[in-house]
Amino acid sequence: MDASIFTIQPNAAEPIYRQLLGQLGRMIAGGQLAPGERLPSVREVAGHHAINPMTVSRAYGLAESEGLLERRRGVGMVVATQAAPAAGDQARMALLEPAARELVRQARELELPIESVLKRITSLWEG
Amino acid sequence: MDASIFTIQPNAAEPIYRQLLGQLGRMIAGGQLAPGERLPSVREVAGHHAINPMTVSRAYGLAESEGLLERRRGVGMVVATQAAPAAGDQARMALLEPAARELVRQARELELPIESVLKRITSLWEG
Amino acid sequence: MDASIFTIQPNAAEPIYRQLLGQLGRMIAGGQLAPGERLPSVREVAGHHAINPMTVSRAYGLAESEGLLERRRGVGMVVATQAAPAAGDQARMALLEPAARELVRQARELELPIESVLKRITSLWEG
Amino acid sequence: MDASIFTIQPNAAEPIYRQLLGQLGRMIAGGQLAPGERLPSVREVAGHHAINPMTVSRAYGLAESEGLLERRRGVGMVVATQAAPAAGDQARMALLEPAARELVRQARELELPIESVLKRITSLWEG
DNA sequence: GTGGTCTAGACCACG
DNA sequence: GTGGTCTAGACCACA
Repeated sequence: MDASIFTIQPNAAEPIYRQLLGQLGRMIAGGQLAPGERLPSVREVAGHHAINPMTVSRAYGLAESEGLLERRRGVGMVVATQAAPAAGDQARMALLEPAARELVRQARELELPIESVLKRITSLWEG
Repeated sequence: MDASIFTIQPNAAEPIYRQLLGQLGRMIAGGQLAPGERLPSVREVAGHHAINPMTVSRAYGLAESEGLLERRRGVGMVVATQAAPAAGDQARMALLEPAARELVRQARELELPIESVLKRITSLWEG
Repeated sequence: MDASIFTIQPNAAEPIYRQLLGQLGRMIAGGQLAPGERLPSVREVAGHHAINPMTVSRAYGLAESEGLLERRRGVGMVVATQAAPAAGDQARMALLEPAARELVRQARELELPIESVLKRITSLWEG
Repeated sequence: MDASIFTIQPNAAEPIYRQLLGQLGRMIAGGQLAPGERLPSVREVAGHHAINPMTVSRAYGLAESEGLLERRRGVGMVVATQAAPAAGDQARMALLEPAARELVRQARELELPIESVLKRITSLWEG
């Protein structure tokens, strides 16, 4: 399994296990991780990103209790079969809402024109 | 002085003093707070938002050490006279960069079409 | 960890957290604290000097925001790996500049002969 | 009277009235201000340095209560006639002691060679 | 175990 | 009136 599916920023304000959890949720909702698909093991992820295995384990555990992942004996963690498989646009959009609202709030405080903001977003998207 | 220039979300993950600090930085860069302008006193802000004065003081103190604010003895805090006075669009855009990158990353993980994202942003902007 | 690396003067005009911050900066620049080296924990320092943990935490936090220290999650604070590792004589001398200027200014106001001043400094150094 | 006998640093950590008080004490001990000599008025000093008259008044008042100055009706403040007139080297050296000790302590923390320190002091003296 | 945040309240220093 | 400092103590988050 590829442990590099995750992007970790060790010094970010958001705790590592939350970064993992958030990415898991979005990648499952977006369909990049399909139901039944195996996840990289705790050790792989921890080793690859040089973080504490307990941190990865915690993220997986929380994902399990949220119904995102399932524990398969002798196999490891897999994407839950009943996990919303590539939820509709509307549902996925809802997951983006917090980030979108925060962006707009900050842009307002900076008194930036909406056009510049949209342009920058598009540029980042394509980059 | 209007203590309501700040917006506080007590339950957000971001600590209160950081919310204040971030808003200060953006409002100064955006020109909503002009160099030399007086800020609401620590006690006013604390009273208005029902938070501890020390929390506000902490934000003001950090803003001072970042060069955003200046302490005028016996007067209070004012926007630093050498603070980026309505910095150029480019500089202000830079302050939005982290939020923009985060949004794009999440949108990618959700495999959302860029059009939907831009539409939602525009809608939030106008709302 | 040795919590006694710091010297605290509770009755000095300089606030405790500033004393700690200043000493940290000089000991790192002087090489007494090497990059990567672990610092005594907040609780150790607080207990050893009978001061409030928050006071120590404040010093550590400021040192972090100045780039002197780094926070290692679950480990504690360590000297920043990119912190001036035994900066050159010149750079270290610069940190002494304020104290040196203040001394000279006072000596001038006292109209003391330079020789006496140098002699006293040497004597204190050796003492 | 020349209001520029004082050197004021409005943003220094040391409060303004203390800066004034310290300079007064040293200049009297050093003989730059002779017993009976008139001091610049509160208004002159305040105006010249753009500080609050109350601050100057406070320094003068404290100096008076320390026996450094005397209030002459209709004249203003003058250096006390019984103020140690150009105290002996030893007494004046004592007034320099705090600054000297602080310098040495910082130099030690910086692990600077004594020679460099003495050289810098001499250089500042002559500069 | 580590540091971080916040509170309530006291007291000080400055103007 | 202004901000600054410190305390005692609680609670949280992370590893």
